[in-house]
Amino acid sequence: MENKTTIHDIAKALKIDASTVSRALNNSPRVSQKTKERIMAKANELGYQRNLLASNLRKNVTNTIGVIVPRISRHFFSSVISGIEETAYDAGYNVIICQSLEQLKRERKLVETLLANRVEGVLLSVSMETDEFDHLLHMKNNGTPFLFFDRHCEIEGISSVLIDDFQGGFDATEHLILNGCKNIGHFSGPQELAIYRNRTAGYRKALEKHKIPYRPELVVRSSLMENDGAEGAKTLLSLPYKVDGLFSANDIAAIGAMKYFKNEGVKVPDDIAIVGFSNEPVSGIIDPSLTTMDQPGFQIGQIATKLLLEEISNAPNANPILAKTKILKSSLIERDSSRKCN
Amino acid sequence: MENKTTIHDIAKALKIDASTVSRALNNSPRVSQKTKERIMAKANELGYQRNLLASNLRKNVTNTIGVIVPRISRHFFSSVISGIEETAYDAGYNVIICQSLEQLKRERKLVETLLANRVEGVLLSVSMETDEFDHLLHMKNNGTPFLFFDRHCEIEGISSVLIDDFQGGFDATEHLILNGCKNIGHFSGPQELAIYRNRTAGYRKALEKHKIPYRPELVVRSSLMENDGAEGAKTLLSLPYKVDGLFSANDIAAIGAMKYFKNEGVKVPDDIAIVGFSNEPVSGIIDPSLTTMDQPGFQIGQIATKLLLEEISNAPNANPILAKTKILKSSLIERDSSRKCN
DNA sequence: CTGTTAGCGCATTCAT
DNA sequence: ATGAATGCGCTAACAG
Repeated sequence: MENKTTIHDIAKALKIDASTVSRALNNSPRVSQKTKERIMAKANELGYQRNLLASNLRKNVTNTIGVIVPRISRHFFSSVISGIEETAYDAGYNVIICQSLEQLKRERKLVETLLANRVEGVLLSVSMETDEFDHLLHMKNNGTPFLFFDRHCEIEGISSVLIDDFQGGFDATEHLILNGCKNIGHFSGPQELAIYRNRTAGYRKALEKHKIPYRPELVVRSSLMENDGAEGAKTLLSLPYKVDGLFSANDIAAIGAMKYFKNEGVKVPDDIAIVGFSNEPVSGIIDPSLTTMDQPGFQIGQIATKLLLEEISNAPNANPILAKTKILKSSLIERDSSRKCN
Repeated sequence: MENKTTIHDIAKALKIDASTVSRALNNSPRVSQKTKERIMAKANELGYQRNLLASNLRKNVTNTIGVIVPRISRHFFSSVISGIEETAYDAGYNVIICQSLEQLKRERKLVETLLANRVEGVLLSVSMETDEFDHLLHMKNNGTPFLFFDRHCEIEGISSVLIDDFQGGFDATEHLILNGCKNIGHFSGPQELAIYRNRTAGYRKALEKHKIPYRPELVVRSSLMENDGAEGAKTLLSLPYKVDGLFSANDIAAIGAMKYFKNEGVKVPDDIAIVGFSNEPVSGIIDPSLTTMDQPGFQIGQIATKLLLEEISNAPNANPILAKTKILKSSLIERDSSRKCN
């Protein structure tokens, strides 16, 4: 807050009025070219820099959107943020990024902070703790456009940008089936999260489509950490019949399982083929025998931002945009085309 | 920008003056408990929310710091950002995060934007393109406190928070030597970047200390992508003598090399032990036979923010803080204590 | 304890 | 084409 030169300073130096300076600086056509140049020159000389706070206060805009994610350092979210940042930047918007650290309390406070900062819209992915929605309803009543990405809540009139977890689960499982797998295990996560329920539903749907009976003992629930994966692999190996495929709801657990299998002399993918949802950039380099479902974070960020900016510019309208849920397809990434079960 | 209720609205509703409302809202002791309560109640009822723009303009503060990183989605940077965010948040500061995408032009514009937004300080890691420093000098002359982290420039009076790459390279190499390695290869990156020069210097220093002659053919320069690692591994295997250790300036190349070795039947770490600098969370789960140098991103963010906030609060002082370069030690992470060369 | 007055820096309306 | 006046929403100095 050192830059002291204001339009008044440069006005005084030029013995003209501040309003003329303001106009010149905004490139108004109602200032002669000559004075414009004098003003610009002086502004440069004095190192003038517009005070956006004052300008925004006056104009009642901020050109800023807020983003709340659970954790910036999770690769999926930082990819989304990249997409948001880029799209917003191109549209002349600033972005304030915050992390809830998966805490409802923090999420609440962040919403307040963003509103107090008069952001023109908010993009958010709710924390795992979020089971009350007062703060979100507040935003809605408040008239601040916002939308969810990845993790959402059912709030009427609020759009979401999501990954099609059901389809992803279906694709992953069908991929295994089409490669000859008969007994396909599945690692799932906390059932409170829709993403895991949906992935599991996709798994079941694919089995159903191909007339493979669903067996509960093939589904292992955990927190999907690496050791959970190893544990799950052990469970699958202990079954009285041979498991030849595995669909893991994330890649970390898949990797844990893969290591366990290899250690036990079970060949991947020849003895057992694995597909995992990709959360980190890990799977891309870890092993060509691991197939992953790519989650297009960057794209989600772009789309979410576009939608939000659209809502922002339409906000004054009497009739709001219909809430739409944009669903993105995750894509299967195979690194080794020779994958084969049996 | 819908929230219309101002302190005047609630003042009018209560038939008192706006200044009293303001005081109450700021919990000033000079307002009776009774009116305070009436005011708070009314504020709640009307859904009042302080307009921080106006407040900040008036108070001439923003409680905001800016951060510029090359890419948010690089894990190292998102870790740093986490550290920054948390520390800033605790101190009541907002953070505006921007990415230069490694472009000088963008970096310049971002600096302008941040200054226009009257951030009280800036943390930045320069882009790979940055070979002119006008925008940084501008900040300095402008009196906006800022400091570098990870990638820095030599600007008088500007502090940096860095990783001790020299020491890291030294530690990594010495680790290999102490485990019995005699012929240690080294993957290095672009020599324009100090981090790689320093890691290489550490490598040479360790050799020197242990009286192992430096052999240029053991040093392979590349962009350190995974296939560069494989290529480098091939080069090392083609040497007329047996290479039994490898220090890679990043982990991706180390992984590429590891895969290549394993494919060729060369055992890691028994035939050849590998240490790599860790950029991504990859190495933690990829293979216990890969030792990595952990780069403490989160910690860097914390420290950099603390320093910056310190400079901000001291800024009005006549005598500025002496620029200090805080250097963090990276730490060697071994996952398999049975590591052994020969 | 509360009201009055003034102004942060800027953009805009209304004059001229 | 330019100047004068007004106020965005808030806080602070100064009364009383």
